[in-house]
Amino acid sequence: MPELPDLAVMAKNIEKRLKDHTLKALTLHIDRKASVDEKTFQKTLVGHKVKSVYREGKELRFEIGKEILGLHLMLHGELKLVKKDEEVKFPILQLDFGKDHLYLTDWQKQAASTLNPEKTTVPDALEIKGKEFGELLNKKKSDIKTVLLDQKSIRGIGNAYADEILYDSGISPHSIANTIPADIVKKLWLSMQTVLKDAIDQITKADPDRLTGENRDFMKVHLPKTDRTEKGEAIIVDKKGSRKSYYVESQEVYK
DNA sequence: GAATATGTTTAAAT
DNA sequence: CATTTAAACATATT
Repeated sequence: MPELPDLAVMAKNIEKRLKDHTLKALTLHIDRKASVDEKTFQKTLVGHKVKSVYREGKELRFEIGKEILGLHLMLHGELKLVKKDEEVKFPILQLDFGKDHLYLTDWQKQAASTLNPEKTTVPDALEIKGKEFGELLNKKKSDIKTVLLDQKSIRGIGNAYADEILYDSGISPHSIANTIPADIVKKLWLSMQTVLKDAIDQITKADPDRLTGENRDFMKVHLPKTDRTEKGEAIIVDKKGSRKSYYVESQEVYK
């Protein structure tokens, strides 16, 4: 499941490949998670040019003509840019640009397509100001990790990066949001910016043309297959429901 | 082959 | 209303 940095790189690369290309045809293979039916998608989008592709929260957005197409990859969604007539598994939505076809695929059929997604006031993780972030945390008395993951509070952070950000800032995932001292909140905000931006840089470097999937090679603590960090700290794993947290003992718990 | 893990959103429950 | 829990998804991996 790609997260914010993966999506940011993907958006840039897809834009590079498809900007100013005209959408020739559109097929909605599975409409269960689509906001409108195939005909409506076709009527509003086909025949128009891709103006831009960008990331919004955990969504990818395609600006096509005067309309916006939002794609949410959910857990296992993938984008595949293939040659015409090339087969892909589990297609959800197919966008034809002449000889190139862009597919949204998902074996779990959860990836969602939205036409002209509603504007939201929820700040994006890379856009929120330090002050605003502090005010948000002051209002929350749940685990800091829950707040970071709550898309209604702040958009774009998933399970893996939440662990990485907390590790970087030295805060335990079990800390209660509104008990974290102001200077530590500041540090957390800084970690959030640097961890996400560094990840974007590293993915860009490692996979300059990446259009799909994810890259977690550089993660420091969210490591299901390892029990120690590079520094030799023991990685603690615990579960909340089916969601696992990875952290080390030195991460401070504020309660 | 049969359990199991997987992570996000949404709906339901507390 | 805020917060927590569970269901859904269907495959790859163990």
